[in-house]
Amino acid sequence: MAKTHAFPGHAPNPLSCFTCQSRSRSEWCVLSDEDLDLLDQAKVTKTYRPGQIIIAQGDPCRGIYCIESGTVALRKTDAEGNSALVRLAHAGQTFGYRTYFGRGEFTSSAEALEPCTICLIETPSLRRLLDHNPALGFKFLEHLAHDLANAEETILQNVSLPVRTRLAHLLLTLKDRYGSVDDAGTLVISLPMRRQDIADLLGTRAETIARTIRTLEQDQVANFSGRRVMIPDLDNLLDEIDPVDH
Amino acid sequence: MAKTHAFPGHAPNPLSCFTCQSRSRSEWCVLSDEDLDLLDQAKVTKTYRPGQIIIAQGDPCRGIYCIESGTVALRKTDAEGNSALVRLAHAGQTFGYRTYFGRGEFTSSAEALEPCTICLIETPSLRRLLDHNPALGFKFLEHLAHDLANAEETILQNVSLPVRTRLAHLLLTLKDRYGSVDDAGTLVISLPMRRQDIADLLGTRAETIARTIRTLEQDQVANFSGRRVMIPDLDNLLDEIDPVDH
DNA sequence: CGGGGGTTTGAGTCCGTTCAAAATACGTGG
DNA sequence: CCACGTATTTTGAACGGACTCAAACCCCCG
Repeated sequence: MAKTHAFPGHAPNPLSCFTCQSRSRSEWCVLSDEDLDLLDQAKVTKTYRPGQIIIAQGDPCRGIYCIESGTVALRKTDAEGNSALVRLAHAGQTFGYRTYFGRGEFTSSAEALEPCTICLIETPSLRRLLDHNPALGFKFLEHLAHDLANAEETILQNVSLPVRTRLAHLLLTLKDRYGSVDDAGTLVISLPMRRQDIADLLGTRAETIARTIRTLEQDQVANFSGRRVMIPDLDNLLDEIDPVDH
Repeated sequence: MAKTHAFPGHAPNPLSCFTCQSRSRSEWCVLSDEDLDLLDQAKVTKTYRPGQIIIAQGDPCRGIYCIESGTVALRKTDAEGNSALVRLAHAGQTFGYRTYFGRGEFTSSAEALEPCTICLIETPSLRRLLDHNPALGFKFLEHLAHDLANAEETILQNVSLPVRTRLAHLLLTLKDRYGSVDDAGTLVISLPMRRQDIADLLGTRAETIARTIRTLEQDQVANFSGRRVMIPDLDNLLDEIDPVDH
């Protein structure tokens, strides 16, 4: 059954959905043991290296993807090569449901930013699960509703906030997942992406990101070295978003 | 049962969902006669005048709204008063489902652009319908998926296309619903909104819209007089979107 | 006829872009 | 471990599209 030479490779020890750490945080948490068994049987697990394309814009929809581990960038590109990074998807999250429920082909591509292990639940099994379990559909409804809310928020912020504020916003959201505090009490964030990706995410250019980073450093808000960001005082960053009058 | 002095007013002759012209185009087309009866009983119909607020940002979710007739603008505003017109909703379409399925309060406001007749299907009835009829949930899934695709498209276009091209795009989408062809074969579009709304929709300012309109007139692409737009040759407008090399 | 919202116009400015080049990090093979 | 080629990041200088602020203009309605 396994295509041993397939690339990207099948995971050597495909994890069980039953023991999957991410399940409680995902849509699949509503499944019964019986349905979970079906999911476990049906899923196709693969691994991807950083930079690898998981799905390309224009690909037909094969099902829904579930991230076992790693970070995935969902990117939309137009004819002229302009691209916008639409969303980051992290371990425990799913992607591809937008296309699945929209009944079209992928309108954005998915790329592994870190080494990833990703399960694909193919259309036939998925349909059976959805028919079996109405709550699953509602989970996806909720998820799509939140995604749409975020997208609308992004639209508004892109036109109303300067790049510097948007960058501060991004750092703040990334800190939850990629941040830690060192001995000196300084917040350290390991960015999961390059400058160009940050630019795509904020709707601007890599050069502008570099410049904005410099002004942030000059103003003692944060220190960047490569993909590491050091933030000695979180309050300074918060002030970027909601300037306090002194 | 009817609050006779309520304002906005109840429609004098509430229309039946059975005879509703818009139903075939809406999510409700999947309902059985039995469920349709439930919908018909449960719905609360009101009329709104142009400019009237149907729901305000921050309002709690009461259910899902269905537009009998008229056009509704869904608008998102931030603390500083910047606003983005997120979507237009037309006769036969629903709105409020984003908030309903997202389980929060409204993150955008809904405003009648034209005289509107709108039905509200309140949460309890809605829940019963959704439980009864899985296909209805899938309809909303499809709808949300399309909305999200549009939102992502908007994000990309806002950063990659100039205002002029975005305006051309808008005219092209409005022509289907608000356009007609006069004796001389000229396409005439009656815009359902003011300049400020167009600006909000395109993520720019009213002044910029005025200036862009002027350049479009100078280049013989379209003629604006108030809310009427005359387009003698549609090809010119299409060239704006996809410039053809001559 | 006198508001008053909406629209248009003007002038000046700024934020972000573009293009180009230099500097730096990164991975790979010798 | 170093050298080399490539990709990424940073910096600079000039430009430009859209914004801001402010005033004039229109048109509709009372």
